[in-house]
Amino acid sequence: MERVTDRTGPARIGDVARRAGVSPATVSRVLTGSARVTDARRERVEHAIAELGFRPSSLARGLSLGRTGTLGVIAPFFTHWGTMTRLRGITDSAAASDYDLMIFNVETPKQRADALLKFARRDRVDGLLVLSVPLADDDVEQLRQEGLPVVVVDVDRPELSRVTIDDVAGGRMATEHLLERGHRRIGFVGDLPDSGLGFTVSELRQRGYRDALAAANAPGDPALVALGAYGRAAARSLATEMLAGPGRPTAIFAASDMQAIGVLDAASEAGLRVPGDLAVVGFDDIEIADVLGLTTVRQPLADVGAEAVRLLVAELDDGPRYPLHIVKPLTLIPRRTT
Amino acid sequence: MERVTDRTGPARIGDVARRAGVSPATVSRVLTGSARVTDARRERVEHAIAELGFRPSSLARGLSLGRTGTLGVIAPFFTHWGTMTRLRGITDSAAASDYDLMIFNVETPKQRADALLKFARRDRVDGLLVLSVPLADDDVEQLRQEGLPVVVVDVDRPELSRVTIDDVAGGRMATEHLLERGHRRIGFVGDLPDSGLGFTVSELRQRGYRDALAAANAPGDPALVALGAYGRAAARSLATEMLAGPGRPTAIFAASDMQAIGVLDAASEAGLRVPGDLAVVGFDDIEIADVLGLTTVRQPLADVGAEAVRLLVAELDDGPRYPLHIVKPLTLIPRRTT
DNA sequence: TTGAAAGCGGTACCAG
DNA sequence: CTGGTACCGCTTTCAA
Repeated sequence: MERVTDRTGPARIGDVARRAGVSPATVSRVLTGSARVTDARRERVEHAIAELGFRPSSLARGLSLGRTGTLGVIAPFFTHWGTMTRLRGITDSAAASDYDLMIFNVETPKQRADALLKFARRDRVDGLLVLSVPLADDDVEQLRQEGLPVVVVDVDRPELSRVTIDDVAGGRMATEHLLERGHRRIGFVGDLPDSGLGFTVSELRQRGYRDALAAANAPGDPALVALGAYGRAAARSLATEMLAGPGRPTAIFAASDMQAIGVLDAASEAGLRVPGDLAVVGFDDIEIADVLGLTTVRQPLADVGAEAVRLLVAELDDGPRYPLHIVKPLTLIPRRTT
Repeated sequence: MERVTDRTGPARIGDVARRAGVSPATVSRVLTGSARVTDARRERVEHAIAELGFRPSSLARGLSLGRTGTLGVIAPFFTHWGTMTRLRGITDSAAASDYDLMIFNVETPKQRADALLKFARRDRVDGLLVLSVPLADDDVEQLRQEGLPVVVVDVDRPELSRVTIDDVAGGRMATEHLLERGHRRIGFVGDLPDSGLGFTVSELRQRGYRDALAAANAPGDPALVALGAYGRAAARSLATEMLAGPGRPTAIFAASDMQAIGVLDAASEAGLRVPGDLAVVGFDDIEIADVLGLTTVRQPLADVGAEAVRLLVAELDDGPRYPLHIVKPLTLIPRRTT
């Protein structure tokens, strides 16, 4: 009497329906909870589902529903330490939300173009998270046309929902901390505005630095501002030069912890004691900062990522809303370098 | 005369077909290159595709083809620093291969179960990469039943294709380096074999450590082996204890750089100079290792990730093959801590 | 070589 | 409340 449909492969909705003695439509209703089903039938269906180990094909469901159940993340996640930490917040938050995560690493202009072209599409993802990747007007327009909900992090695009920190305020905090310590000649080491993908946080932090100096009537010597490529090595040589020049600073604020480490390298190389001869403040509070005792401005990276996902999911679930802007707080962490 | 099909949304294959004056089937053939199409028609189709900015829906294509065009990665990417670097190799390699990447972060047993249950399925991904997540017999069996090609990294499963390093040899290298430096009482700080998810590399590295000691007729004092949770803090307290005991070691080999940093913490706390009073060797060569001048065993992390993708894609494209095992070479990087 | 049509595995509308 | 059925968008026989 055993009639087995010995099709290999996973069970489909029809198999469940047959097993439960109902129509596929009813199984679907049980699956989606979209309509009422008598308890008896529902139970039979659930039983059949369990017996068969049935899980609906996300592909088929996606095609039918016109959604993928996937969130896309575009991020330069290896060059910037912080992105990795934000990613933790993102994965945790996404896991709690039933969306899968598709990740696109962007480190070159080509990858960036690729990502926007073939990844930022409605048939691939339901929504997009963009971390630390500058968006041109064209890009934003394309996203709008695609009708793809987007939340950006670390990107200055007021027309999009975003979660940020106040980089200007952070730069101010760092600089004020140094001013309070009695420093007047304070240097800044940061990124060139135009470095390839054109990250902008360094500029904002620099603005905070300038603001704080101006507010304290401290001299804003151009020789004390050095910009170069992102990274430890570049910061090291910039700082070396700055420290060798006449009227060298007694303190340096670096646009990121990695750059602050480069500054520390330079100080150690120049035989300067820290913080005695040179005080140093970084930004981000990466893991190494604690190891090295680096004073820095901590930003809640994981939290920012998690918040971005919540924003995106809310928009996906509840429909579009005005661009929201959430600003997460910063904390100055004083350590041994000041 | 303008007749616009003003459907909103992206163009579908039918739109292209109409525009080019051919059937959808022909467009599909041009798309897939599956069959011959006259040059004239092909050109018209390609033109139409370009004009409409058409890109086939991956969902529909996937459903029809029975494949998703996606590779899944299951990894504990935040607890294990190295995973992040491997991920870079993975994303780069995947980008070159036309597969998308879906990433699942696994840090708790629950996440692990989730990942295997709802992620390791043919209708979600075409192939699976598993990094540093131990697989039980049941898991492997389930994957086999699911017919899902799998490549593992940092996981000891001879029945699956994998890319690894020789952890035992690495442990031996580190220990021999210390022996060559004249050390005899060499401690080991590593992970408990049974720590939740049960990573095993620490055990292997420990085995190399024991082998090297034995080969050199050095004493294998059980008091010099301390196992605990993974991470800096745990390593710190283990090392503190070990250094406080009688007959303390003159050198310690830690199963990972993060743990080595914990050992350095302990040394500094105990007022021991490094390498004078205590030499330290780590494993992995993470970024901080260079900053701190930590001697360590470097493994080609990004390379391992890239290789794993290549293996998986080859299996996907060319059909199943015997479980392949690729071993990547290690290098000892001597720095200031020895 | 080409077009028509039957799936792929679900969902949701329409009758009943 | 339930079943039948027309899609979702693409690929791939099957005939012509």
